[in-house]
Amino acid sequence: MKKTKDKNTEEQILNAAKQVFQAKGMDGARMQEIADKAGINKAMLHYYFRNKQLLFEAVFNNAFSLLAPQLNAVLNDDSSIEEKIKNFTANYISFMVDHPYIPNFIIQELNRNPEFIQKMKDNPNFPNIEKFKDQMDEEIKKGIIKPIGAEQLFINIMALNVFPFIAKPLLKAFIHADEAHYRQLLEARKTEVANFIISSIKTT
Amino acid sequence: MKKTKDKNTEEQILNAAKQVFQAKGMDGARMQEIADKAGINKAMLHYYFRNKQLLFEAVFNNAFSLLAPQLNAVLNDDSSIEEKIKNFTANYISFMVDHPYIPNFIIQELNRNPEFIQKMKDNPNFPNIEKFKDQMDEEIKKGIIKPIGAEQLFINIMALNVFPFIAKPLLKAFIHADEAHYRQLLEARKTEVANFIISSIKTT
DNA sequence: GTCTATAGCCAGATAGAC
DNA sequence: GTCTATCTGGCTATAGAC
Repeated sequence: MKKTKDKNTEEQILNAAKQVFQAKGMDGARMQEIADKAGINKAMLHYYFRNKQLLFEAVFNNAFSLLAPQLNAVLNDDSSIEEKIKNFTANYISFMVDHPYIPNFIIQELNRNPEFIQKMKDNPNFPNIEKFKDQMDEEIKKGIIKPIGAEQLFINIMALNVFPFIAKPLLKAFIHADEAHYRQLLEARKTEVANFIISSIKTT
Repeated sequence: MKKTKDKNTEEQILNAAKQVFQAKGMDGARMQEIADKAGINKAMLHYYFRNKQLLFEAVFNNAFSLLAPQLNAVLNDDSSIEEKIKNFTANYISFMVDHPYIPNFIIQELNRNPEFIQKMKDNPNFPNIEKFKDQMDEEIKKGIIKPIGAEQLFINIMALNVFPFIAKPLLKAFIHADEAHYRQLLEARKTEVANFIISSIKTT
């Protein structure tokens, strides 16, 4: 008899907090703004999440839990390296259109709060690169792809897919692109990035 | 007779402010911490820079003025595209070792304060991509490199070089690398990244 | 130019009624 | 569970002596 609107309010808070924290960061976010967006008052935030830090951590874990499966898709399915790169590139860019702030948010807060690294590793969905490494070794041995370190390739894949979203304002300025033009470039990258990577690593 | 320790103090402040702002961001930075690092008191910060916002802008412009020439090196010298990629990759990674926070700082604050984009464009060193575009068109026409949009290639070059520094904590966690191992990977990238790009775009 | 002291504000957190 | 009112601390910024 006590949890009538309970779950609903909690979700409204988390949703509002997500927006504010991801736009302003931990330090720039204001509890008042979160409360306003959630349609409640500050006291309720503390009632549900005790303090700002814990609310922030809830948002962080939520965000990471959305991102992690995207990465596992590259690392742990059964298709070939080439297929993985194609699928990941297309899917990740679509994912980013829906959740544009997530990677920047995670990277940013990880740079500021090194203690979050452990929290992230404790997440049950934390990606594991081992299978990807083994698969690379195998395909290199078979002569399907050129010799390249699995770690370097993984970094390259992440960089080419994630960076254009994180550095969007900077890149837009450099190439004198307006919003529409930049969107067009990102859309093209759904296939261009995969081709770029595959051209580089595939044996002919 | 009045500017005895003047210049010196101003530089000490800027240097301290650089450290604190780049580590904590505009919102997380504390004037007290900057004063402590500079070996003076808070009142002096206001005496020299009037307020936090103006001090921050001074640091931002300083940072951008260091980064911009690195980019102009890719865009506006006279060597071939291949040479530019090689030189930029090697030089940029060396630059990053000396100034590890700069790109993240710029990208972060640009995401938060869209009005800084104009300030950045007003910087006399602001990179111009036009020459790079023309050169690409020419080399593609000559059959030296495969057809690829200049903008996409520029994004790729930036992504492969910058992202490993910005996302360092995240990538370190994913690939289970300690500090030494990660440094080794970055060192290897001074040549690996250039090879990766060139393999992808060069006609054989 | 440099300091100490303090004004003034604003944000996170809590008390307590309903 | 939800609200209003308030406490408390910390931060930017300024006043004013030296």
